Amino acid sequence: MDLQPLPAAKSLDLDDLHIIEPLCAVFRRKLKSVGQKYTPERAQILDAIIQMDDVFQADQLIERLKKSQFRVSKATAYRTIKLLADAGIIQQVLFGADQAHYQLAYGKRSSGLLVDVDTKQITPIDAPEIAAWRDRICRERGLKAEGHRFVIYARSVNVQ
Amino acid sequence: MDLQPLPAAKSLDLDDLHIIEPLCAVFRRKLKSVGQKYTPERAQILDAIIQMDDVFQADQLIERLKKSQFRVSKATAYRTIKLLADAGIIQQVLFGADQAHYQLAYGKRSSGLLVDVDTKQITPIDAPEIAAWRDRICRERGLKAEGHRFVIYARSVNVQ
DNA sequence: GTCGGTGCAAATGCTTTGCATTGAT
DNA sequence: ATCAATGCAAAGCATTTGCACCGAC
Repeated sequence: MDLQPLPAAKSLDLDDLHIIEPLCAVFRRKLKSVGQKYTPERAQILDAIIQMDDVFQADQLIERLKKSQFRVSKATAYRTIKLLADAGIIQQVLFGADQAHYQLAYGKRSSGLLVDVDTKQITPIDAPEIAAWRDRICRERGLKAEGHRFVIYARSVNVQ
Repeated sequence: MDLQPLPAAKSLDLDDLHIIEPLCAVFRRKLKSVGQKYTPERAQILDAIIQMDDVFQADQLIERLKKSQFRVSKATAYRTIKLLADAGIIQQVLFGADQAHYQLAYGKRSSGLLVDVDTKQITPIDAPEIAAWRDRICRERGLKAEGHRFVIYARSVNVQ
């Protein structure tokens, strides 16, 4: 898989109305629909992700899991991250970074991220007009938008 | 370096007016300003990049260089890619891909990329309003925009 | 008892780096 | 002579995978 297939958008069609449904239930349902199991390890990993501050990296997640009494191997963490991405529950964000960054995506409408290049702090931004504009661009070209990524790099005006 | 510092924006302040200047001259000047040399290898690599179709990956570039009679080692290719990025002549784009993708950036005002998830074809899109949004969002938070990345993932409507 | 899941360790593959050599000023 | 650049091979490092074992239905 070279470019990210963005399965998030694929499922949002159906799932937009289910935002009240807890993520673990969503995950369980998605797994069952492809004959896979909702194991304690997978539940644990999803829990840890939910408890983390928005954007996270695989090693941060693994570190957090290590601290919990319920141990999960690195391999399972990576495998589950991929499952969650396929299910549209998380999605990969950011680039120009050496590691992949992920973010909860299911039921969210975040339009993009604001990265402070000095502090490395990452803030989600919400701008619905971006999605509308995205859809128009695609329509003009006979395409259907599956999703988008928008990242702004910025720094404080008073610094420098 | 974890997150991309986007040196492009840093230099665009000064260089917006020099779009007529050939890229090799820009590169030479940037190198000289930090006591580095514009070597035949570096010239060759920049040439190859200019001849490539917009977005490229390191291994595509290396492949192209291999075919030319003037051989350049992989190490030098990677080192020069980094120099060019630092100089703001190219910038890293895309994510969710296993390899880094780069694009000529100097003097360009391309607002984003449109990725066809089926064909993997990548089309630059140009929309000044994105930069306007970016600047507004930053201003509202007391930040100064250094740059942005915008990627739309889409597929043909007639395909499924 | 069949299938998928897990953990470990080994492998993979892009990218970086150490080092000896070479070239320019 | 000095100082940076190059090429090669080796190292790094995030991520993936092969394989043996385990547990659920």
